[in-house]
Amino acid sequence: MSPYDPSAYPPFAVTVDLVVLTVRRHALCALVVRRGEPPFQGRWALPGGFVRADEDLGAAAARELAEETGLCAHDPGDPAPAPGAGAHLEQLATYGDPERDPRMRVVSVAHLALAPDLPAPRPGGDANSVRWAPVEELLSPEAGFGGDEPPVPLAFDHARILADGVERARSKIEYSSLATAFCPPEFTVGELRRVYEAVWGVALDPRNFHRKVTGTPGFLVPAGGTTTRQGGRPAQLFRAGGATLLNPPMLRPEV
Amino acid sequence: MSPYDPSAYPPFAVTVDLVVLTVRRHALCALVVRRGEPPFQGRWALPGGFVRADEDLGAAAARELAEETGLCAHDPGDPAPAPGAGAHLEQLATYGDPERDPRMRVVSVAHLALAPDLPAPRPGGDANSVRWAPVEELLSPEAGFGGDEPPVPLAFDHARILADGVERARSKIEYSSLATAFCPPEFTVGELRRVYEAVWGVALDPRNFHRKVTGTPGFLVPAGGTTTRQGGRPAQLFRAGGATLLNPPMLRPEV
DNA sequence: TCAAAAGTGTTGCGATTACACCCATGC
DNA sequence: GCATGGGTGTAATCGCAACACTTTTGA
Repeated sequence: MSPYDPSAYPPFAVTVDLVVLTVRRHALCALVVRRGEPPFQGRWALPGGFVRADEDLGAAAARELAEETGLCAHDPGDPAPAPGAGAHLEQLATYGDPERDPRMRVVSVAHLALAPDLPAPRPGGDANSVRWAPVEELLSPEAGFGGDEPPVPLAFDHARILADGVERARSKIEYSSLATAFCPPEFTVGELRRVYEAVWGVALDPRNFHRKVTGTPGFLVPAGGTTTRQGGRPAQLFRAGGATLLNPPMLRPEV
Repeated sequence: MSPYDPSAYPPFAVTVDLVVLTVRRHALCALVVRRGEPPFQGRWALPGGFVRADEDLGAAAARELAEETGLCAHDPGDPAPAPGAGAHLEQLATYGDPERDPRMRVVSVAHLALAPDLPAPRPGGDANSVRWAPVEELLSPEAGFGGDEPPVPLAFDHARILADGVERARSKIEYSSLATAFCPPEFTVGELRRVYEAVWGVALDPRNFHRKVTGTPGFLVPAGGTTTRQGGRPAQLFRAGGATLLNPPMLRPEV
């Protein structure tokens, strides 16, 4: 095969799709957008778009994330993260079934983003076409899709991609400090615990959880103040420490 | 953007590259091929090739693996694995830096394959252009590259891909039964231990290792016989059990 | 007989669990 | 006062590291 002959290899379209997760009202939620055109017109789908001609895959994902949420992606390998509200962003997996898009051959490089609960709606998107939906409803449509939404599955193979992203997040918070990516810059131990409980769908012992996270060097650093925004006794505020790997890991209770 | 207009999105070439690992002579080794044409002519590279127009990504990786090694890939999700010598095959990550191939825009979906030590050289490849090389030499060229090889780095970004694949293998044998993919169909506990020692580059206590693996339900099932091929007292032969996840995991000693 | 590899028993230690219990605030 | 969530103390238990020790072969 001549390496310079474009006809010697088949051309592909390459896209990035985003699994953007957050924790809202004690539930793990994903960002979905309503499709305005065929195929799957009117159905919900993961945000995404084409990779540009001279754009790296991670840069394309960060650009799509900023367009949809206004978040600045924080690449874990980047020594100087962008200013402003940050989100964790990492490559998830690549999906290239020849039949996955009926229009043409599309290979999609899915990325996983973890974001804190955003108080304001996303800028640059109108409320009818983008929303946070609990992943449980997105992955089990028969469970109901909120009040006013019909229980239809996600477009394309996005249910599979979302399931893979959720599974990645569930396992990764076990052995890394990634759960702090779901929290605001300053947070309490209780708020961090509620993140674990929402992502795993289990209840954790608050006392043992507190000892575990405060006793792991580099996981949390005191921010200095306290807050009563959760009610009860004032809780210390913490910031995420420098450690990325948790050793020993946080143990996920048996099913 | 009109979804049907080919000029609306840039065309990419999509390839699969393979990180094929095995354990030979107590060292973790990777399969590399010598490039016969520019760019990087004469340099070693990971095996790989273009994805065909109607081929799934995993199928392309399995095809390339069979072409290079004669191994039948065993997709972990496949309920009826192909007959013959099997190898574990899974997607690793996707590399799409615009500058990674000087000829054109190439997105490469790297896959990781784990194979037992193959007694015969690979069929369909001549010995001068394909070889097993210790990953330590491939990733640290100054350490020497065997007797007759100059210490040159791998072509393209393949050193990075190889490092990612090695890291995936090292962490995955911690919490899964994947180490058995490096062993022949029937193997002893000592042989399995030497796999862990080679992949991690550490020494493990034979007594505690034995208790650990034989005490984990579903990890190993007795094959019935014994062997003295490692010398010393005859050792029981085992086959890989059905379990894929190890809980609690095998603990990797501190560096 | 000796070296080498396979196994078993035992002890101490560190981490996790499942609690009892106290603390500080808003209402 | 009382409910609510925050935080500390403690004892039972589990799993692992670090050995001593026995078994079974080949040379």
